[in-house]
Amino acid sequence: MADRVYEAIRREILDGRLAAGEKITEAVLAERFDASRTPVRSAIVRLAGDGFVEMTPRSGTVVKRRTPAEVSEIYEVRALLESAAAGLAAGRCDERDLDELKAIQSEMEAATTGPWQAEEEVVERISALNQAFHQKILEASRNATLADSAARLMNIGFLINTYARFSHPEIERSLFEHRQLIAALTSRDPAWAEAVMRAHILGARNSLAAAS
Amino acid sequence: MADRVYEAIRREILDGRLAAGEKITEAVLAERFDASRTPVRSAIVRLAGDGFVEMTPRSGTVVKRRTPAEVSEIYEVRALLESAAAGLAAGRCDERDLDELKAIQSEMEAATTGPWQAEEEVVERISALNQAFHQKILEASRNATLADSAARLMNIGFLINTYARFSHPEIERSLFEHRQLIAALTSRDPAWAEAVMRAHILGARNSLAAAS
DNA sequence: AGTCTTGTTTTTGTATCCAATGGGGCTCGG
DNA sequence: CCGAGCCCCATTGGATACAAAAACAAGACT
Repeated sequence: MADRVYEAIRREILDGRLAAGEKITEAVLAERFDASRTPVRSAIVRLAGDGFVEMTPRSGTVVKRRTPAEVSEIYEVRALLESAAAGLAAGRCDERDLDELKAIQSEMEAATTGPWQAEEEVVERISALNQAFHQKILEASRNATLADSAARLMNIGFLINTYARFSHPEIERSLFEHRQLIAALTSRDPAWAEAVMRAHILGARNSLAAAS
Repeated sequence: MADRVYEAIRREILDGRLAAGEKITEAVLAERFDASRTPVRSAIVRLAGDGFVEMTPRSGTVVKRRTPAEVSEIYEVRALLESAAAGLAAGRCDERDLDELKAIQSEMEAATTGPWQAEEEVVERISALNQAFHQKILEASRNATLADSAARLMNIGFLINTYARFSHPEIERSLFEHRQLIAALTSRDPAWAEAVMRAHILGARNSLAAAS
């Protein structure tokens, strides 16, 4: 059950319960998850490979810090990869893909127009749906290598201030661009899909840069 | 010394001493490298993260097989990432970068024109220099995220038949394209550099596809 | 008073041990 | 002769024990 520990730590990092720069001690996590240090170590090695934490030999592990410049870089590479994926998806997606995208989109719209009860919960839901939307397009590109490369960056990206990113205007913009993306995919227009995706991600980068 | 084991296994895979599809048993590797199973396990987890091996829970680990389609995918994504890197590098590289690239190029030319003694050794040397060349351009892009994403794919790519790829005509073509790349970078022409790099990598993909 | 040094303590990294599961081989039946 | 089912063993995954190294703290010296 090293997988369980891996997922748990990952979630703690993504949720911000383990803050960037925070020191990670194996024994602490082992006790928290009621396991021995062995699976915790394994999980940490995997997380280091995924770029979530940084292991320095004999010294310890910390949750990786990212400078604003690095965050920009991540979004730029994402723009490159995901726009290519969107272009491919426009030529390769089938009706089922489009239906699923539309379903996700509907859920996102419902989540925003619904009663704004617990702000944080809504934001978390939006974030999850947003991730699913992008993942779906990567999948529709029918290029697993491309999808993996992009997904890796997406995951890292999502740990960067999940909350600050989704202010109300941001959500509106995101919904709008997602609609355009669906339109581009529906009309099988690779160039359009590519351009919209690039604009979408670089726009997100920009508002993130403005916030930091 | 898990790092040592990691590097050792990695080298065995890259050199083909551990063939694709081959089963990996921790105890065997532990004995071979004169270590316990613990660091071997750690190394295997890292290798799985890098996409070199595939761990199936409770069952075992095998060196990952790649279909020709996957290989093509890898080269296509490499083309995408590395051409972008070359474009950035054209705008950002300094004299030192160019000098180092030229030095690598000289060594490659020397290695090919020199006495063709042990064919295999020469090919191995060319391969290492080629990798260094591409790595250098990634570095010159001044985008660590882009460089990492591309380097990951490059490493996987190099495990795919290091030998078959470098027949004589291939080497000649590679040298020629590298010269063009240096020319494009020297004249600070991003569009040219990008195009040459894309052509270079897609060309390699093509001859690899033809060989398989 | 500040800094270097030294001793202690926490924590990492490795080795060994144990349980549980999957695969291979053997046997039995058709 | 071939296939299905069962049993044993090899191998993985986890826990614990131990050694070594680094961080921290306290004290002495300049």
